[in-house]
Amino acid sequence: MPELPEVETVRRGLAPFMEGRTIRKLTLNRPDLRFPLPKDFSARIEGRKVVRMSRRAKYLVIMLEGELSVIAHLGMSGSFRIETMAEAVGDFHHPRSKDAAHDHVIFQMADEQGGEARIIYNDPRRFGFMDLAETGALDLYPSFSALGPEPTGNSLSADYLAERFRSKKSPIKSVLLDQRVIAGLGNIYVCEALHRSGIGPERLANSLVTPTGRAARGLEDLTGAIRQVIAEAIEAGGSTLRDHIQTDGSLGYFQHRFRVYDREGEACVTPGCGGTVSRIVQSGRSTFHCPACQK
DNA sequence: AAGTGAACCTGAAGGC
DNA sequence: TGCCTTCAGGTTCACT
Repeated sequence: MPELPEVETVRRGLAPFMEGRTIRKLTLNRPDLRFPLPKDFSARIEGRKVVRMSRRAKYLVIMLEGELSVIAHLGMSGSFRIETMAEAVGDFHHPRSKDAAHDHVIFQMADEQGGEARIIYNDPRRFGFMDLAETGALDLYPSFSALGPEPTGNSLSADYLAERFRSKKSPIKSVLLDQRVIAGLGNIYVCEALHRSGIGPERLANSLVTPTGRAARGLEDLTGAIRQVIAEAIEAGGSTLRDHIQTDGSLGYFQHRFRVYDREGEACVTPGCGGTVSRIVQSGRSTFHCPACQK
């Protein structure tokens, strides 16, 4: 499920239950997710205190004492939930799978007063993974080393995108999904950002760059739309798809603000547009857009 | 070199 | 009801 806003929401939800607390016990209910879990995973992290919860693109980073970090990716269907001794207190992004059969990894946390909480990783499809890396060398971690800038940071600019788009003659939709260009966007937020900036998903990326390599008209709008949609989604607690009611009533309501994603056949919400949202397939994935106002 | 498609895996939803 | 097909928020690897 998770694109950047969802992972950031998970990070914020877990932080109060992990930061400053000690991993008392790590339970592995199977030896692998998408990849084998780290060798001696439990032995290497049990007894260590969590220094800080961080995030890079769609990866969660749990920084531990002793310069060791757990890197976690939620794949398509991964989620964390928190249980205290008393009751479940939160369900962080997780639309499906209440099914304990897919509880694969359990962190048992202890605070200084002896309070306990269980942080449970559930992932039916097992496209997620966990790994260990030295905290000081995270930038060299294979999945991190080639990542582009975060859409929330200062390094994302129209000029930067112009430089990256210049040589790309593939559809803008595919280029925005490339984590080496921008890190953290996924299918939903790419569709939404393109709609907000009035750019058709099939337009070639290099058409947004002038012959001299400058940002063409529209690229500035796209840059702003990316920043805006990501910021709004984080503020809304991400998006929760195909879910019933949020039991805790608090997390993930950005799906109500989708303008095109999963709205095939519905009227375009752009003022005065009058178009109809359409679904096409690009590189094997659904793209939702309005052919009337996205050019 | 770059771009597309298949593969990884399970479950939900829709068609007949 | 049951069976079959399609689809799902991601990433990587193997092909043109």
